Amino acid sequence: MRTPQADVATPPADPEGPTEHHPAPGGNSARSRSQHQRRKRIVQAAAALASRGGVEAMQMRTVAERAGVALGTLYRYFPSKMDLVVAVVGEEIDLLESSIQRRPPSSPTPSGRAVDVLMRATRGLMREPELADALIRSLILAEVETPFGDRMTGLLLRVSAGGLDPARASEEQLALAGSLSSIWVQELLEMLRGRRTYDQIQRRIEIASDRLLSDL
Amino acid sequence: MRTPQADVATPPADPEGPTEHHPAPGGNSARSRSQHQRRKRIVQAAAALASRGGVEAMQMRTVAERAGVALGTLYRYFPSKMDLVVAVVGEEIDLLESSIQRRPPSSPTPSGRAVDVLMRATRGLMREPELADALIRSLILAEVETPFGDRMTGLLLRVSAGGLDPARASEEQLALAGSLSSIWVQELLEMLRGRRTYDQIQRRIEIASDRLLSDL
DNA sequence: ACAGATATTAGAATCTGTTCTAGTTTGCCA
DNA sequence: TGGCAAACTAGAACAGATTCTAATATCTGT
Repeated sequence: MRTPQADVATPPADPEGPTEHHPAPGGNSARSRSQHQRRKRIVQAAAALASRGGVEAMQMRTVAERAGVALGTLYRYFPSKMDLVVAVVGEEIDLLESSIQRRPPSSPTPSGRAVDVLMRATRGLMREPELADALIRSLILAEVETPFGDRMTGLLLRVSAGGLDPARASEEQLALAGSLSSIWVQELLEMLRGRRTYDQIQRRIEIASDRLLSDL
Repeated sequence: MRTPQADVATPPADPEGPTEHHPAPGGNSARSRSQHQRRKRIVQAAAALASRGGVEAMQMRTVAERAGVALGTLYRYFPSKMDLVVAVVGEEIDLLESSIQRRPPSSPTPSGRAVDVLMRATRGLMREPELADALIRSLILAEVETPFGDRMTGLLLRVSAGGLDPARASEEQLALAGSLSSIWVQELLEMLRGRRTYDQIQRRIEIASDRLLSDL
């Protein structure tokens, strides 16, 4: 069985680094431009379907149809459904990051700023519960690394420790921010299962953040 | 599509509470006894298959065959593959709990005892990596509540806060033990992805446990 | 021991992710 | 411009989970 790889959504012969999520967005040849368009249409179609009926509604045949490509082409861009899901999530995280940039968390404490970020992300996901459900679950399931956890951990480090570059953080700092991110993901899952309200999540995240990040 | 429900593995007309995992193990009628046997055989067959090739190898047809029941019967006992996985996990947690009872963690600090428990569980899971992978992922994926998180949280509370009954714990205590459990699950996932060694997990769990449980 | 209810069975059928095939189109370039 | 390589397409084929069916087998109560 095919499992998600680092070459996600990288059409063959695309000279792209492993940390780049989109296939050469600033590509210059006609081919790479049209490829980028096609990829975008696919992801949009997938997101639109998922935001309705969740992963179930996001069927590969349907996505291909909506995006106006053949099934085989869809599979060329995204070797598995999971790869497609990962791409959709990537877009969501982009949104969160730019939102943070536009309006940085204002709390005076590190742990408060982390809570700000996580609850803002929570609200964002709550707006599209079906999508959120599909995405969170799929990501956790993913066989291999997804940029997800690390990106969130980095975001938390930056907002809570005064712009600290994750690459420069101590092992302990990474562990603490990563832990908070883990807790948030699990709380989100509980919410999707109907076992947490927004307020409960906030309370629990605050409790954990206080202990984990207060002296970051 | 059928999703896991509270009636998991409860053959019709079985007067069983929602917190009970096995169908009336001490049942008295010939029927409930034979049902129990059948269920047991199914779970054993499933576990055996999963401990080899993971979820992939645990195909419903194969499980049915090994357990000597028809596919339809398997589906009567476990309405979905996930339900079957949940049952297998239940057995694993039983093992952990009895192991804790036999040899309680001896560390002098609450956080140390919690680490003991989690690392013991980690070692147990590492012995059957394929099985562990299947189980952890599937549990996280489960649509609805599984006893998993709560059982682990309860276990942590009991060992770290001097036998504290989870039903009597404060909201904060529950949040803290639950958070540690969440972190552990995510670390386990990272290990399954090959991104953590046992030692790294131990270190990170210690760091988190210190902050979260030191004054439980 | 009989009747109705429930459980079981073998196997076909359905659904969706994934792979494969054969033929067509497109971009590049000598 | 001719032609190769890569991308694309329609659609068939395959795999494994889940559902459905019709026929039996097993219980249970009386």
